[in-house]
Amino acid sequence: MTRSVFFGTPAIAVPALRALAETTEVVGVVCQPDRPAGRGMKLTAPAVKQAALELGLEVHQPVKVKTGNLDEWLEARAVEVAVVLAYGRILPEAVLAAPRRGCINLHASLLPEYRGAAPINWAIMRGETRSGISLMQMDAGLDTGPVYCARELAIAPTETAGELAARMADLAAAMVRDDLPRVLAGELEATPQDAARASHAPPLEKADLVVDWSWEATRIVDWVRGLSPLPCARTTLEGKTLKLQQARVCPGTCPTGSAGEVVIADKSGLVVACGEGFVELQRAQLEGRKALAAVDLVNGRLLTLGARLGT
RNA sequence: CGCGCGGUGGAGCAGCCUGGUAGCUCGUCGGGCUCAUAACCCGAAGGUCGUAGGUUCAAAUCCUACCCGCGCAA
Repeated sequence: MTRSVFFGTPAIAVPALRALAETTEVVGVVCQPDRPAGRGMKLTAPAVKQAALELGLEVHQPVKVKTGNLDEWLEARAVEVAVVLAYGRILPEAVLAAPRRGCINLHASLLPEYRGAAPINWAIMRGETRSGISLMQMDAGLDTGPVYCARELAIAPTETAGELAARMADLAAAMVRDDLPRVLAGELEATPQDAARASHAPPLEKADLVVDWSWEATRIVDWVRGLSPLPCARTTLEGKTLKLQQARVCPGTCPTGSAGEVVIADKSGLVVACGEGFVELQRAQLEGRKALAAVDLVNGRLLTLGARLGT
């Protein structure tokens, strides 16, 4: 069996790890160190670590890839190939070259589009109707290596990033089972990316999460979908953060209002005026409170007619 | 002990600062109006106000401790 190592950190990488463990001999799993997380800052192990331990695999969590002697760690294990999915760090060339077949990456976009850290979120936020997973040979650039193959997924009009990520995770696992062996057997050739068509999906920053009510309604809804359930789109209400968890473009006609103004707040729903069109808020969470459905936000008068969001 | 907010009938909230008859919007149940209704009108049931102490003639309200939930931060 091929001796492999898996690089990955969050939950989306877990099915691929399991698939790799079925089809190759995984001699090590590399993921980010346990990090303080949650209220109380308790040290929490990443999803891949937990899965690896369940599989009885050795886990390695270098604090820094550059100084962690990762290349030596790989060479000591006589690794044939390293499979990388959402590891979270750029690998230096010494590491890329350490496995005999190099490092092969599963990236959650149809390269060369959406290179970078958050391809799933950005694809939905920008209203894409299709995406997929690309299987590629890693090089020193950021998701720039030649692509062996890619598989597409249609993005449903109401699909959230979390839902798409779950499907991506399964698709990545299928590609580890079906496509990776063909790569290792030399049956698939890598095609260089067309750099002219490249686009980027940079890490999400705090400012990226905030919707601008002067946008048109569909864009705001795409933002909410693309950031759901985490890290979640947000706006402000009287200086407090309001997380927007679920929303849709409002069907039917609505009273006019300035961008960000609540124009309907009753049993029929909660509607906010946008630069163009109207967004029906279905679920939101005010700072310090639980996530509430629109009807509860109205009943408790957390959101009232005429309230201004985003100011 | 990272910072902050909150736990009030089935749901979401107000009341707390300035102690003294439990409020609002819904839901539920019964009745009415209507061709009809998720609409409207009338009525009813339902709460040891997170837990345990303390202060007081009197505590949802003030004090102390604890439990649980949430936001920020990572």
